[in-house]
Amino acid sequence: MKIYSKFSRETARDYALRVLKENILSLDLKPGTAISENELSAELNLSRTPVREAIIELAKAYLIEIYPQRGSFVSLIDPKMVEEARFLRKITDIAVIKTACDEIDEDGIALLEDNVSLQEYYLSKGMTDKIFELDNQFHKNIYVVAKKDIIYEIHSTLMIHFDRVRNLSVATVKDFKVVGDHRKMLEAIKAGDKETAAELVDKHLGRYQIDEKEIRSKKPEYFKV
Amino acid sequence: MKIYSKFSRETARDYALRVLKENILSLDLKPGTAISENELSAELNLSRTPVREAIIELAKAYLIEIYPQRGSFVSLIDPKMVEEARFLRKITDIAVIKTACDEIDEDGIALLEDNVSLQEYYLSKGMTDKIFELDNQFHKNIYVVAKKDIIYEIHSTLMIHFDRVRNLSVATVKDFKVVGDHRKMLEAIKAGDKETAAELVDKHLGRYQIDEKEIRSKKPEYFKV
DNA sequence: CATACCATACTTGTATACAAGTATACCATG
DNA sequence: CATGGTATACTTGTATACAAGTATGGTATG
Repeated sequence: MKIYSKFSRETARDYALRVLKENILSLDLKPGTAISENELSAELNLSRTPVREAIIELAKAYLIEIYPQRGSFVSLIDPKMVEEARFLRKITDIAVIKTACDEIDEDGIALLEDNVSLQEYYLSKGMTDKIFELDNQFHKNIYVVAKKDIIYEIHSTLMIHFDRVRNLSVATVKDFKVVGDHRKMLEAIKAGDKETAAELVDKHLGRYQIDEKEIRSKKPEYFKV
Repeated sequence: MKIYSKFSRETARDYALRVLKENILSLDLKPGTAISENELSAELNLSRTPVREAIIELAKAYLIEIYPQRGSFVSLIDPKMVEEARFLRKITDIAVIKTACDEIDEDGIALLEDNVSLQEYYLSKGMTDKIFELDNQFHKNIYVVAKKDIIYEIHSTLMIHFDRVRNLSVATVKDFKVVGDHRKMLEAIKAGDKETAAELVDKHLGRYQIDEKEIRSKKPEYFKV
């Protein structure tokens, strides 16, 4: 488990939450790992209270399982959870990008254009590590343009189920294809072309195909069933 | 605020959460009302800890706003939140009922059939107060049939934004229309007719039209903007 | 009277103490 | 050796104490 340093203005609870989410997503906390409130609070130099509050929040999203008086554990990969997260992301992304086609204005175009241009720049310079965060930001910005940013936030924790399995996949997506997708999405939004935008999202998400059998054969101990 | 009694097996935190959610939904806790951790824990005969944990969870869903060192308050009705909840419910319900058309089996049919039959029975006897809970159960069961029950649960707290505004509407929906909708949905699912099922959901949700202006003119102090 | 100050009584955030249940290792007993 | 009981060291759940910031009302001062 990686210990990040606490931001000065960050509350203890938010700090504990951030550390846990990052570690679960990156699999530095492996599925099944025991998490002790006492141990973690010692590592983070906090008391049990904020650590416990963070753990409870992640348990609500099924990322941690709490067994009272026995212990808390990083949830094993549950194919049903992964499927529900994937399903939810797909239908929501599609509906939101269609809404963005209606709601887009000059400010929204500027927001998305700046992002995609940066992606294209970093891609041309081979700085592909920068693209990951811009990718996330681009998707979030579409929700912002569609005035559905609360939905993005509410879903974000749940999507960790999907994203940590993606992180286990060997087959990484080619960055240039992703950036190209984003450019096409932006153009479709600018043109108000809902159907094309929706198709692009569908194809885009299809790139993150996860080969469950392969991952499972490598790391069977990570899986619930 | 109404104080319910605690179930014996219920944890203190779940109890506090249940009481708060019920009261916010029913508007027995009016938008804007101050909620003191100390006061509430005294009323519920609990310590601050479980009450605080419940408040934090509702704050995550924007149903309570916490201002550190100042106080916590039941969130005012925020039209943006209501719209996001309505939007999310619509797109999810539609996608899920389509999936239910594919996933339905004998057990699923029995589950839904029992529910709708009961609704029809209570309607014929004029016991319309029984229908409310069956209505909720019917929708949940569609998610269960489609194997998307986690999504239902994750969304349920957010839907309080939508539902408490519905509870403010004078224009109550005619029960028989709702029950009729459910019967038609069930038949569409049994027939595997996705498009009809989706249209029915759309029309069904359309019955819960909320006249924001009217509610706002009656209770302007409940609204954020 | 108006204003600045300050004590006070709140608020939530964090830390710690205690309660109650569980798993385990060890030891006594058959 | 096998088995059952038990002390022990954990775990999370709940209660309480303390820290730090905020709003308010009263009071002294100009």
